[in-house]
Amino acid sequence: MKTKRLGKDSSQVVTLDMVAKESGVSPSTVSRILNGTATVSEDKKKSVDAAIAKLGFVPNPVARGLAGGRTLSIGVVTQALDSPFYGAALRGIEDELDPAGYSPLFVSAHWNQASEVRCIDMLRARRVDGLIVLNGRMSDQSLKTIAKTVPVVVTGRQLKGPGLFALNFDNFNGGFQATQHLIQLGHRRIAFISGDPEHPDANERFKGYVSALEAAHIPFNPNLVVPGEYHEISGLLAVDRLLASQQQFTAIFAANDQMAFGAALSLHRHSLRIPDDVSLMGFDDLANSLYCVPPLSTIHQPAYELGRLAAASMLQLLAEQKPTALMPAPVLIARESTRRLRV
Amino acid sequence: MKTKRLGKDSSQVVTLDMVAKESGVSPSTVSRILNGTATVSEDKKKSVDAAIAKLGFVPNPVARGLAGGRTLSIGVVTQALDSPFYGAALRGIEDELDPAGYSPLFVSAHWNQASEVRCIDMLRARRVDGLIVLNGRMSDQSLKTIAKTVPVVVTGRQLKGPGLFALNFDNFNGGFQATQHLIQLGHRRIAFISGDPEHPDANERFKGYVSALEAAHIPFNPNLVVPGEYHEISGLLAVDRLLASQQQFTAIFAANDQMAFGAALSLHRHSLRIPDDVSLMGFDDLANSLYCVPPLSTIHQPAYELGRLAAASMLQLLAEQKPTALMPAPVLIARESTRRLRV
DNA sequence: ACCCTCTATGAAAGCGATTTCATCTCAATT
DNA sequence: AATTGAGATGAAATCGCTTTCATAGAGGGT
Repeated sequence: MKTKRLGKDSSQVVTLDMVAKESGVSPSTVSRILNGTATVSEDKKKSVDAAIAKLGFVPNPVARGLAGGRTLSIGVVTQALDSPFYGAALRGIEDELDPAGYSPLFVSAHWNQASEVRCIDMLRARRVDGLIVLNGRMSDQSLKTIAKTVPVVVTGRQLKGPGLFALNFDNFNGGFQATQHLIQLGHRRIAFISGDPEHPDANERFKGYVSALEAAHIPFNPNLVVPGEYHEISGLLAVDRLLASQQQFTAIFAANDQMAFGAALSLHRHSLRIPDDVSLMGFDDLANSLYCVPPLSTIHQPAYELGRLAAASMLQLLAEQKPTALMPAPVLIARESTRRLRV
Repeated sequence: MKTKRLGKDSSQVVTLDMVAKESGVSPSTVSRILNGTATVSEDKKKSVDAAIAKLGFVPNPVARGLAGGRTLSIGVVTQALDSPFYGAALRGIEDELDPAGYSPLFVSAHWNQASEVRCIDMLRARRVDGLIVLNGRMSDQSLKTIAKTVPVVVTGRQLKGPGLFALNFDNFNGGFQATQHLIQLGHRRIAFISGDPEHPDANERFKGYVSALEAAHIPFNPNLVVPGEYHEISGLLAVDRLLASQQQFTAIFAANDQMAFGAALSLHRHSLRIPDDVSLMGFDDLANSLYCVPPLSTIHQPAYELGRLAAASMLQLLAEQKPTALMPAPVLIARESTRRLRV
């Protein structure tokens, strides 16, 4: 085990004290200039700036974190780092945080409540300045409690409280629009592949589906609803089951794009063409949805925007401002997987 | 701006000193027990452990980082957080690092050299204990220099040096296998959609393609090679161009899956069926490739494994061991987008 | 018994900033 | 002219932990 303190390279590391010496002022003054915490005379500022430039000084965030209590890092709890949906959101967060000098600390909780708690504990132990929770499984109450000690932005639910801001996407409306789209194309036997019932958003989408049927006076047929789990394979299996059940249908609405992909494959395997034999509708508008065959009609969910908005709101929270961001409304994207029902 | 030092909640925060008091030993001893840096008598250890449990003490990584020079965080430079390929790799890194108590710090460089340098500077400023660079654009020399101050694991190139370990995937062989597969199916007019020539891996795949043709005594036809940029749209445009050029071909090998998806869409738009009219081969084996229509034949690149191996090697480097990990060889995955050429 | 080498332990000095507190200066008020 | 107050600055404490350094016992050999 090598000694740390000698540091063959630590000779290179410039500290605030060295800057202070170089410019002939006290460390306090350098710190004040760095942080703008107090007014400093113009000439001192100039000489300090010069020293900083000359020595190439970069403040040590670790020391800053310890002394100032601010680490300039934001914990981001996601459910799956490699999900296409979250990927876009994370990019949005990164893009927004970076110019502000904050770094995101991503962890994935794998849709698991216990693991989510562990992640959050870890992030708090690392003294993150804020917490962004993407579609967590935690109770509202726990979040509120956490928000007492560190600002929290959460997506996928409605929630208010001090130091807490929620961004919610109107999944109900999205589900409604998707179904309505199919209805307007003349479909009446519309199957629904539901998402994991533990996701509130999956339920909302389902409610939107039911509500749109009602609005069109189409009787709801529970046999046309098959459970899925938001993954491709579950979409595939759902359609297999649906076909095996001999239920008649002319369109499928999958509660997310990933399941729609699986559904498409199952239809393909059964020699059913999209959209000629069956119209297929997804939800999310993943990057791929544009490039599958045929391109998928879906509800656009602005994942990247969501990330940016969440991060921007966090920045506002940190600046003690009241975030005002609002999620964009769901937008229907009609591509080629849906078509008018042949008469 | 609120004061940090009072901390309405800091009353809750348990420090090492409190543990020391509670168990009647000195802070040094607690630290030694925590880190296993020295032998401590059994009974003291016991009473300290009890105190830790009782108070619910969690060491502050920020303070640790400052005092010990170890932050227990690993900087990971990726090119695009939301790329399906990198997503899987990041998950692998996270899964491997987590049990060891290390946290990854992900940043994306967007395939841009300047931004990559910025990212690395930022990570080093944050005093990461190690650096994993996924397919960077930096010069080998810069990496070697960086490796002098902090251990580095890099993927996508061959490189050796103190504190430096490289994991390289055999892209040449992958390209060779892919092409060979098509040749074995009877194809002789095989188009190639190349990747960004700035990616060394794209070039290797191309070389593999050329080499496989040679091995089968099929003359290389430059008109069958169209440039792409690793994105879906570039694959689509490439096929558009290929078709417009009137070149005859019965199979396409795209240098990555994303371009293959675009290619598939273009073929679909031109009413060409896969694999009946054209066989299509990708590279990477993204999660989606299994669920596109038809499922894509491709070369499996173990992104998740890559992440795990990179992280494991980093851990070894940190433990002053010599990493020995080796990338698995490319494996051909024959699905339904390729078939024997009809005679 | 005596001296010497280990081993376990505590006291104290950092790590590199921030922040409080105390000064000092200088202009404004009465 | 004397008092007060505001603004600029430095000294020193602090953040929570690690590590060096010094010391007190505990064995071990002769």
